[in-house]
Amino acid sequence: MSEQGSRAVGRAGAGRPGVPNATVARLPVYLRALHALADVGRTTVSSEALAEAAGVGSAKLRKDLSHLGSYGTRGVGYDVGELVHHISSTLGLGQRWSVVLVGVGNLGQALAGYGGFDDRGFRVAALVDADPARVGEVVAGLTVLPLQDLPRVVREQGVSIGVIATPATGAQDVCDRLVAAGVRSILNFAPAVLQVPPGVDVRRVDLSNELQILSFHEHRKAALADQVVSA
Amino acid sequence: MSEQGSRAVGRAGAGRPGVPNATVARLPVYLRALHALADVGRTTVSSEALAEAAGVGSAKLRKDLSHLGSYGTRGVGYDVGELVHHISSTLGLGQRWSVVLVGVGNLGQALAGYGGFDDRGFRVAALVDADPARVGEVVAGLTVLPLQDLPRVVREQGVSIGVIATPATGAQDVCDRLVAAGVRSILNFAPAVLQVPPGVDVRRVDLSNELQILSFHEHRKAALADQVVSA
DNA sequence: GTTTGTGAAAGGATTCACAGCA
DNA sequence: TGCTGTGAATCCTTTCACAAAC
Repeated sequence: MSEQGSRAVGRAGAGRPGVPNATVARLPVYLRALHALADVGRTTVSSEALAEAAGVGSAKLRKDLSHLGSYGTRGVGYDVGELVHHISSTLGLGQRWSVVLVGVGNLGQALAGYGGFDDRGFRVAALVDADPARVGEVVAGLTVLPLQDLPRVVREQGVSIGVIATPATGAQDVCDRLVAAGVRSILNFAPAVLQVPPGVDVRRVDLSNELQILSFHEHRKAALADQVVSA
Repeated sequence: MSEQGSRAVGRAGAGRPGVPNATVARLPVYLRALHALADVGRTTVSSEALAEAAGVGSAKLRKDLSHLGSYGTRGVGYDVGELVHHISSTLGLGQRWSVVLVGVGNLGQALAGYGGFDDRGFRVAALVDADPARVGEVVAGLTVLPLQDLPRVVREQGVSIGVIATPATGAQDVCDRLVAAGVRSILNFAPAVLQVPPGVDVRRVDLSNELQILSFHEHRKAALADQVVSA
């Protein structure tokens, strides 16, 4: 999410009226479900069926899609191919974005080798690491570059997204360098809160956070079960 | 988030009045910031300073903490140690939870080797993989077990959280087996939507989703920049 | 008959702004 | 004076329920 909670307005000119953040966060899920349907040969789908596949309610799905425009047919459903196209274009997946991955430790290597990037429109343009000992190593077909090369790499490769997979120490430094090099979208796997200037988006993925949230719910379920027993 | 959007009520008996989901999701962030402060020797902190470190507004932080009770001192701030204790106990981190990790591919191995588990109260009790060729391998000090051993492992080790790091294909099968074995909290790294019975919590972490959300914002920023240029 | 698209209602979350306490 | 805790206001999201369209 952006720093401002406002909806993504994009007004004026020939702009879309603006898609709520909560909706944007679900569009990738719909997109994946649609691709799965297309692979199986389905050409149309109802809001009910698509919602089921995406794990949401059908009313929510329809409201979400209504923000992109009116692309369904009453009494029939949505055309799978058409929806894929409209969601992709809303998400800006018409172009291939270049990504630079910083940190080639355990996690960084796993990410570099993961299919998730090429999946849809993302290209790992370069690997970077602060550790001189790692520079020159070849990981997933790319030679690891030193941190100093960031500005050049970003410029020459047209990088617009930075992925941070370093330890918490040093994540802020890496972030500052990315921002200085002109990157305005950052995906942070390091367990640290990054401070960034306005206009830069950061999304954080944190294993430990997720586990702790599950812990809360598990804890609560255990407490409820105890109540039942003692009742 | 749970399947129902309601707040985590936990009423009756000696229960906390209930902490909103949005708050629960931020508590781990506060906790980390507090640990960092403690490591540096700070013993008290104001809502302003803690909020800054956690990357949120101070009013939001205070409202969040107010749901756990009244543990601050007006004119002074919060006692770091006391807050750590109360947040930890709210999150159910008083006990060590046992985790089973399914899938020891690229990502699974990175997760197994990651410090994020031992970090605070989590223990990887076992590694499991569906591929017979991997069974017996030793990863991060643990021998990889076959999928069939899940029920036994869950029972004997008291596992309450399952982490799925398999490819999308097979994720649902693994999920079903985890649920059948009695696991009610699942962290899913596979790019798939899991269907689970009520009472089971699933949290999903998806690289590709996150990138697509960033893509949306980047796309929007580019469109805005174009407008400025043509104005 | 079926299914979308959407106003209106309900429910959460965030922000404001200030009373109350140290 | 400084800072927390919290009602009230605002904003965002979800859900409901049904008219319109096929």
